[in-house]
Amino acid sequence: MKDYPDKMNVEQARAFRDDVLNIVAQIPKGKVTTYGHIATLAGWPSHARMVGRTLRYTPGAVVLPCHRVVNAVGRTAPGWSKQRQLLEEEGVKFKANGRVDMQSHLWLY
DNA sequence: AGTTTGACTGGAG
DNA sequence: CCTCCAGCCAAAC
Repeated sequence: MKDYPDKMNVEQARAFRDDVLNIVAQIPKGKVTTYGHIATLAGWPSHARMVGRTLRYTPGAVVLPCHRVVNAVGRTAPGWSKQRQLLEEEGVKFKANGRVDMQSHLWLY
């Protein structure tokens, strides 16, 4: 009896995607959260990469505050320089090394 | 059907 | 603080 699922079927994949988008929509302005945290909230702790893929390839994710999602160390998404600008516009501070100041902006549901 | 690819993560050096 | 690496897993090749 496994206590946590290890393989997704089609319905679970759809539910996972919907959960991810729903969670991202709830991130408060001026806050950020991580891919891993979203994956955990969705019930699939080891699927941080899939959260990233979902936000990257799902049309419609662009209307969500997906710029408020950064990796575990506060790094912004590669190839998306505008993300930092969008965050700074809503008051998120970056450290000298280019990472988000997680200590003051990390949001955990 | 086997291999490569990441909007990831945590640990090592 | 940085880079490198193994583990990760669905999707794309």
